[in-house]
Amino acid sequence: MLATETVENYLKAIYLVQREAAAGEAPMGKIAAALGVTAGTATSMVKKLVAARLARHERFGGVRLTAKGTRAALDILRRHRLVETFLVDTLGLDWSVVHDEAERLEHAISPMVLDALDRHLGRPAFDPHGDPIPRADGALQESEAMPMSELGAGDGARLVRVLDQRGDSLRFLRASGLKVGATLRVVAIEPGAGVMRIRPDGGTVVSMSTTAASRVLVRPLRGRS
Amino acid sequence: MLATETVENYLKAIYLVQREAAAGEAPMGKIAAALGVTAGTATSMVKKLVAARLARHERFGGVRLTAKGTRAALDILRRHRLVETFLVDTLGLDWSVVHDEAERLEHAISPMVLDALDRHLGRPAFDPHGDPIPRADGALQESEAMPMSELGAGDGARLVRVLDQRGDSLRFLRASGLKVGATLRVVAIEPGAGVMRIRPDGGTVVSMSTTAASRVLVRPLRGRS
DNA sequence: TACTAAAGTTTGATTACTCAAACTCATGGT
DNA sequence: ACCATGAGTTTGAGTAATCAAACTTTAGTA
Ligand SMILES: [Mn+2]
Ligand SMILES: [Mn+2]
Ligand SMILES: [Mn+2]
Ligand SMILES: [Mn+2]
Repeated sequence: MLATETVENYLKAIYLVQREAAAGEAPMGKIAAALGVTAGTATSMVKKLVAARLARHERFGGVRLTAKGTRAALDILRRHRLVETFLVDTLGLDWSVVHDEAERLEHAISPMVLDALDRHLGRPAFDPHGDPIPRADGALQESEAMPMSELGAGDGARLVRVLDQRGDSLRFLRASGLKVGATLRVVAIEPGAGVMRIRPDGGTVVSMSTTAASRVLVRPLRGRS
Repeated sequence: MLATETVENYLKAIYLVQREAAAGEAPMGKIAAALGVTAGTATSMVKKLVAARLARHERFGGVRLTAKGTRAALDILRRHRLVETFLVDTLGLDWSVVHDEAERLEHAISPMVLDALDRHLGRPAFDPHGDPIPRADGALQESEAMPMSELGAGDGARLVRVLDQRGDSLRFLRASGLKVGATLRVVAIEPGAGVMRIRPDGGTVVSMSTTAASRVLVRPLRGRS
């Protein structure tokens, strides 16, 4: 742990914002919002990251992690996702609560504990939300998937990942039978209302906004209905 | 977590020093030493604990936890010892390394995770070192035991607890076959050299200083050799 | 092109924790 | 009774992280 807990949180936040952003650069405001701090605070912390060669940044521009910063971010992400997997698989907690728990635990896991955890869990490749777990060497393979919102009426698909970490979203999905690995079918789409109707295999039809559906990633099934 | 991580560390340290001390009061210097800070730092932190009604203290006197402070300390101790138990029983780490790991993890464990951990471990009463684990309601029952240094030559006993958390002490004990639950016999005592010779059941004789032996707690066996 | 709104930065202050060093108190040995 | 020594306290300063509010820049819009 060369970095302080705060620095670790900044690195992870910048990494994730950067992945999302078009230009591959993280806007300062997004970083601040992700961390729940003011823009001024984020600006001064980023200066420290730049001084530590973890990020690059020029005045009024975006923030970009260096190779060193990216490596550190992936290491934190690995700890976060392995902890989430442990909390669900070993301790039996619900997938809607583990994100916040992991947000604190990720900073207290030493390399030794991390490796023991990884072995205990059988070296998993994905966390409970379908997020890929970076390997110890920093390798990260994103799974091939498309937003559920891009499916057409009648299409079948397998749910492979949920990007939204908000507890109520995850509780809604679980209650609907929409968990990672489940297969489902699009019953109908109402573009005017911005709503799609989904039927999970062996469940009842549920309505979701296309916005919410765009944060659920699926892999289409070859079989047509 | 009403308290900060630092405050949690102070509460636990004061609790343990207080248990050790004769007068039931923790001297400021011992607290500082236990936490690795200067006496001045400890003095000012104790002022904060007093302001928060977690401890009582008068100038140049000892420190004593209030009921509220004791309750908080026991809660932290519970987290610490359950985490140690998890690291040994579930992850298979050696008992000589888990103390330091738990020192950090104890602050990141929420009540929900703690309870899930407790259930997963089968609600253990003792940690890997034989230290009693406080119950969720704060109840703590010390086990009946005496220092191994008080045994006489020829006495048999069962090892029930190791007070010393130092890594090399624990590694020595494990390498000698002296683990919690093991039975042993005192082969000889050399008061002049301050050394006792111990034979663990099914092991070979080892020599230990009486000082080291006084930190190993045992329960005598009724059978004589 | 000129102006304004949004985004980002700077400044000055605050809280939490820490140390070094100067200082004060308690006490036990002569 | 004295007072040296060790234990404890206070003071002044520094680091890390944060906010509010004043300020600057950028990038549209008009
Ligand atoms: Mn975090
Ligand atoms: Mn996740
Ligand atoms: Mn601790
Ligand atoms: Mn222990």
